[in-house]
Amino acid sequence: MPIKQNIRLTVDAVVFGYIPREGIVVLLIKRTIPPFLHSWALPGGFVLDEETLEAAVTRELLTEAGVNINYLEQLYTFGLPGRDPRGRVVSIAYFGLVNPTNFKLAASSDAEDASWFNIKDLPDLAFDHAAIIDIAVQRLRNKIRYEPIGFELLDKKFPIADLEKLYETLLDRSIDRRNFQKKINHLGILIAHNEKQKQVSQGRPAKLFSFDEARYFQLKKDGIAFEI
Amino acid sequence: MPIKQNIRLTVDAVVFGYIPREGIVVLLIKRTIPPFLHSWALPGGFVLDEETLEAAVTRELLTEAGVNINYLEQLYTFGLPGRDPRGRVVSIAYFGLVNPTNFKLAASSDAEDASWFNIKDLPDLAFDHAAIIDIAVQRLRNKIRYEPIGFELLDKKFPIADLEKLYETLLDRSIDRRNFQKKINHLGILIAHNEKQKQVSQGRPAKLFSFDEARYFQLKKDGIAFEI
DNA sequence: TCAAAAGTGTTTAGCTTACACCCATGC
DNA sequence: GCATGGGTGTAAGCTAAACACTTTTGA
Repeated sequence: MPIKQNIRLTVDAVVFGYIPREGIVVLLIKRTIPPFLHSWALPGGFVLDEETLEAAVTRELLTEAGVNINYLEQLYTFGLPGRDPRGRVVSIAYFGLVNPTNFKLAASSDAEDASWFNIKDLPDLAFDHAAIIDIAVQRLRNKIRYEPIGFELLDKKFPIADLEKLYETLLDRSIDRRNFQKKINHLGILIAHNEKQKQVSQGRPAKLFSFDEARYFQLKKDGIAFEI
Repeated sequence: MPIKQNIRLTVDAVVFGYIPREGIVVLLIKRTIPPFLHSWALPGGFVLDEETLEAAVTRELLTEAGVNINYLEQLYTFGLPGRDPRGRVVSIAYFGLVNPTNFKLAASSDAEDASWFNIKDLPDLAFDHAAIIDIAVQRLRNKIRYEPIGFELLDKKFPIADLEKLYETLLDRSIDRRNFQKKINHLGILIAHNEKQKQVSQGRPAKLFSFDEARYFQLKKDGIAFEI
């Protein structure tokens, strides 16, 4: 049997949202307990003895920020000695996607504040959370090369331009509108609706689309080679 | 401060090798301690309080199988309650690649045997190690879609046919020899040598190649869209 | 001289890219 | 009626895929 270990286990969640006019945002909470008291940090905390890792993440997201996530995947485990001043703490980071407009953030007893931050404009962060977000951003940017993306991030019904802007934001370059539409149509994941976007700006109102969920998740599972 | 946790932490290594005439093999050890006494299992063990996760994997690989790995990456963390009969044990699995011909496996005090097994013909395994290997095989098969592969698995100098057979094994289908060579040449990662393969079988002896390491690792870093 | 594997090039099809004009709406 | 963004199609270039014959060696 092993010598007694003195290592503790936490989970952290990097939850991304997309706001068409603003860009990619990440959910942060303000800590109410030391260390890093009053610092911004990723939602997360210690794993309970009998709960699954996913349950721990879900629980922390709910209690610290009032957020319920459908899409969560494991990101990476961070375990360098010294990453936590309290001693050896290994953290399993998760990666989530949500539509920020679906939630009213609710800071609870566990956090004095919860807020979305643009990933281009992050505050100083507790622990190694800046590094964790870096890895998560890489994962997000890579994802679009072999998976359809957008379902979890956009409104149920959206104009194609929003999806295109999401890709442009993640790829950090402009995309030809016409070619983009051809490719997306070719994937067959969009359903057109007989509805037009309510005017928010000038110009012709856009048709609204939604994802064909069956096909979307099939492609997500199979993987695609999607080069825009 | 958190309630006292009763969770322990291990690492496990899924180390793959490639044997051109046999296929993809994985390194397993035979356990000398309960639970699963005398079962085949992945090399691995408890993380020491002050060591990094990578150091723990490297140490276990060396002491249990006498193997030294250059290429190791984190695979996934397995944490379901009940996966270990001794109590709550969370295991961080690593993924490694080696050329099996570089090592003489040495079972040490920690393992009564160490051996390569074809991934198509695995014995019963301890814990959830069969599931861990499944995930690792998926990772390996996915890797070839966006990274060059082969450097860690093949001999320093090799005939192109060996590299092609590696791709055929991983993709589980045949590849057109001529188109494959064109693509590999186009990547510019191979250096031709003025040496021929020593005859092992009938037929014209093949030219030997090696990897241009600088270019290989550059492409590995940048990612490629490599569809064969 | 035959069997086995290696070496090499061309044609075709499909996909990707570049590109421009018309339409619907608000001001 | 003009400014703004939306909707749509075609031609050219490039990459991928299919495909066959010749060369070198061992037996």
